[in-house]
Amino acid sequence: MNTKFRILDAALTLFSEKGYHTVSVAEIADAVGIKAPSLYKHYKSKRDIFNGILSEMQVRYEKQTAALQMNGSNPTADAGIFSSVTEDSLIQMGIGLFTYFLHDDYVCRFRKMLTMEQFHDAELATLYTKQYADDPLSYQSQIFSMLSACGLFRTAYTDVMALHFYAPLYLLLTLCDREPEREQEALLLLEQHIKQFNLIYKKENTQ
Amino acid sequence: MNTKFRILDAALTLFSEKGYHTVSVAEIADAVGIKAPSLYKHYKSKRDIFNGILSEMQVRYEKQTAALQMNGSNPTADAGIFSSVTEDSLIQMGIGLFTYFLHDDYVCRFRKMLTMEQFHDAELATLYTKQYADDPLSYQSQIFSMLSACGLFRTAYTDVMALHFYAPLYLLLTLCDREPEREQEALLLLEQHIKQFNLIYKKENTQ
DNA sequence: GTCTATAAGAAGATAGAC
DNA sequence: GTCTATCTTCTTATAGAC
Repeated sequence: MNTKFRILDAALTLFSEKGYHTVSVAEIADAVGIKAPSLYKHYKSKRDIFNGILSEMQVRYEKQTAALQMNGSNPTADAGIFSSVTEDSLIQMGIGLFTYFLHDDYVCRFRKMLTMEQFHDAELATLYTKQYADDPLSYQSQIFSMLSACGLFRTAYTDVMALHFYAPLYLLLTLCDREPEREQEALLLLEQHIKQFNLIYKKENTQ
Repeated sequence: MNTKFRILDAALTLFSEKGYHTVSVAEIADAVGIKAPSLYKHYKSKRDIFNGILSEMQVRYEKQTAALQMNGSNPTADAGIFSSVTEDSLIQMGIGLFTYFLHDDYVCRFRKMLTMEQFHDAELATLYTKQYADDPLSYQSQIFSMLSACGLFRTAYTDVMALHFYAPLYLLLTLCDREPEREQEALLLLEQHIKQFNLIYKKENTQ
């Protein structure tokens, strides 16, 4: 039964490197260490493997966002977390989100695959937007709402604040997906960005 | 001889909709109104058609950026253009850049194609980064340098300013590539973003 | 420059032995 | 569950007539 997952994993690696259509079932089988026809005992078609990857990601994604949303719907806990927002903690949040997206094995491979397949059907398009635009933006927007409510940040349109905070992170993330050797440069710019962001929006500057 | 360009154009349309590997030469030929073998009188291979698209784009891109850089290296002209920077003109610049990227036929199809092919080789990766990250960022950075020098904007790290200005535009652009029906929503958010950007960085606020 | 005919190979998938 | 052998279809590309 472990083979079923090993197929999924090998397929995701190959799809993320070369794209779905460029990868043959023989290649996937080879990576797993079996012959192509054996795959069909685990998945009924190549597309079925792809769908398996989507399902697996959905499970992981829901687990992960559920953990984050729990914070969002638990203001008492948030108070403890965010009452001591410093420039450093904002930078840590940004860098943390960035490095998680960039280096988490499954997340990273999945994003590259989805990047290549996003125009192939409407479902994949909305999935991409949800995971890399709508959800992060509404998550950040929630956080800035709380920080504004606590009086820590200037009150502003939190949607625009979220866009200001997250969009540079997104741009640099997609840049590093293409050119991993530029990660240090990206991290430096990201840090400068968040410092500037903090300078702009934070009420009391104690630096 | 017109057929050679019609092949390029049809191929770009198909590649931008379905990706290079999903499109067959028969499909391209069909779109042009000829049979597949006739293509080989104009291009020696399928890959050669793809390379033709790249060359064509390079010509267009260099023409376009040369026109922009001319401003950059002509401070006298710039003074005339930028001495009267208002919130509206900044919004116009942002919206203008956005709608050009989003609606110019060749630019739009090329970007979608490149999005799907960016991981297939290192050259395409750097080309993507150049066109949609490095070049726009350095262009914006130049503009903000001048605006700071003119005393119109607060002096700041212009690289970070460029990132603040452009990254939201980029995120919303890629979003609209996937979900064109959200263009109005994106334009609204883009306008709010630039208003906020202006509020933050402009020295004298006369509103 | 366009066509028909066809080569030559790769792809996804099935049958059936072990 | 894995294998070999095979089927079918699609793909890029060429040959050669018009």
